Amino acid sequence: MPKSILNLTADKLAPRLLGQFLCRRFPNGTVKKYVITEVEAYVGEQDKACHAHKGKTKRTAIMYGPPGHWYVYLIYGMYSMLNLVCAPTGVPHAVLIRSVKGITGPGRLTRALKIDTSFNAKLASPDHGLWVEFSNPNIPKNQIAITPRIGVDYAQEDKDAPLRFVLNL
DNA sequence: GCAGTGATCATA
DNA sequence: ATGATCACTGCC
Repeated sequence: MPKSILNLTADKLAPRLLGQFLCRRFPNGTVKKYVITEVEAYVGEQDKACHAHKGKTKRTAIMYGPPGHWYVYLIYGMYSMLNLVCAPTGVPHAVLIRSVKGITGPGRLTRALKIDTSFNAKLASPDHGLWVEFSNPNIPKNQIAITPRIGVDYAQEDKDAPLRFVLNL
């Protein structure tokens, strides 16, 4: 993954991930590639919906590190959420990968791809069995729907920020 | 509509 | 140590 792309802020990176491939090498060795179809941007300490809103903690430290690493956390005791850390080191942005073609929902996605919190803080690379390939051209704007993020009603003035991006296939 | 499930963080 | 909260899903 090119560093110039990973250094983008999450709101800029998120739409560029649409149409690209989320790639997984499963424990049995088979590799599958999935078209990314739904993402959300979480844009740092000023964003009340972002976990980094309350500053650096043990959990959010990964978002402050260098871009290109996975941020994976457990929610509701059962679902792992898969995020790609981006923006320059020290700027805690991340993009939540919510859906790929054929698998809708962030919890279903990680369940289907056998992704759990052991991926947290790992580099997105084939060496770790989970990576992104930028092999498609950028998706034209008229194929991208932009909406508020899902499940962030608690985020006050940021709850309706247009930071969810969906690819219309 | 709402229960299930457990890490995380603030409060103490 | 305790308790509220939670970037969700599946079943009622």
